[in-house]
Amino acid sequence: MVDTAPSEPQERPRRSDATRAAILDAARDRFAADGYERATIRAIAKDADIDPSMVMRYYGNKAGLFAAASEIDLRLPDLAAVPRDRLGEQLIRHFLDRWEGDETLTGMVRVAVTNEAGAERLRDVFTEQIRPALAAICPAPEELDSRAALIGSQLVGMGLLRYILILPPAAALPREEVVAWLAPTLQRYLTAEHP
Amino acid sequence: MVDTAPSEPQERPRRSDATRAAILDAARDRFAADGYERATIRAIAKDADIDPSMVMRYYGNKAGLFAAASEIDLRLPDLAAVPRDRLGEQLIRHFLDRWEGDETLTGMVRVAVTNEAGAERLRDVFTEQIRPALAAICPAPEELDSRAALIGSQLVGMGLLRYILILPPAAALPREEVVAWLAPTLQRYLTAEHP
DNA sequence: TATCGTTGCCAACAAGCGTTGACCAACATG
DNA sequence: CATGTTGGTCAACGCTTGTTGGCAACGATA
Repeated sequence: MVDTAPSEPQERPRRSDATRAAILDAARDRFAADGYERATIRAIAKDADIDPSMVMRYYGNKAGLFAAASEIDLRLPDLAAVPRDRLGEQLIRHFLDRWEGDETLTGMVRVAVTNEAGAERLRDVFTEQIRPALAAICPAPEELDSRAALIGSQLVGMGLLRYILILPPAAALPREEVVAWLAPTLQRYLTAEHP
Repeated sequence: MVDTAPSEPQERPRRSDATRAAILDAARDRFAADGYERATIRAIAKDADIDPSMVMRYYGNKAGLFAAASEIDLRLPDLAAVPRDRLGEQLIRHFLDRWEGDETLTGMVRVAVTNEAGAERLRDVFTEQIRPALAAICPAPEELDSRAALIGSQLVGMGLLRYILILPPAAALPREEVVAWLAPTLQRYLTAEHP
């Protein structure tokens, strides 16, 4: 126990914060690069330049470490502020940035595919971030789930082929070409009438 | 060595063919369900009701077993025989059948995401099956790769969300709704002019 | 019947895994 | 200064992994 007040979890800076952060950083990298099984605690500890037992002390076990390391923020913009006819374009541009910016997204998918906790986390991201963001502009509320799923399918599909499987024809596609092709698709999934 | 003629690899039926097949069946199931790492040779051998050492004898090592167990046939129809304005619909229907029919596709993706040999195999499937099938009907040959990648991205994206991650809004989408939404997308990727 | 490749099981190996507990140094508090 | 808490290292545990080699039973051939 560290808390001084029981009701307020007042977090005072600990001397070990740097170590904790180093572990978390290394864990994120390893999980993203190798997936859950092959990202071993020993490898993570080595990257962080500490002893494997520290990982256990601070995060309990491997599952706890993953839970702590897999907090994701898609940083979705406020779509209500985007011109209605450019929503698709904005969406695909934002996600290309997120896929390419760091290994957060690739890592999340890599883990989610073979690990139930990872899949759960990805489902959380959907309901807590994607759904609300789209709710602001979705025409009919009862269609929100369907439309969000459709949009997600196209976005994650291109990400998978381009950045994880690195399928040459997908990876070689120029960014602007991806935007030109996918933007109308997303725009339709988001704003078109139910077919 | 089993071959009798050096030039012709004349395969005579072996007494162990049943065992070999049982191993391969079990391996396919395990790889599909658990991914490469968690599909252990011991578990596969137990499913096949034989000793783990038999797997090694007949397939060399785990990588060899995977190579033998991961031969995939998408059974793509002859698209040239399909009415041009129904290509998208036919495509999505065929792939929904393949995703749902057995665990071949889900397994392939599950392994490919965290295993390089699996990714390689999936890339092979693309160049050897998807590309040629689309070549028969693609308007401009120089655009074949791009269009095939786009189609692949939408198909694999929906499959991932619906059958692997089992994201509720995607999994709950009625089949005909998926067809109605995705068919126009695929039709456009396949036949529309370059945007 | 004697021979020899094939088929299968068994026990074991070395390596790697997640995890634990003992132990020491540094620090903050009385 | 004495004391308890925290940060960190080390060695080891029990277990699972892929993989290996020995050995017994079978089946075809001679």
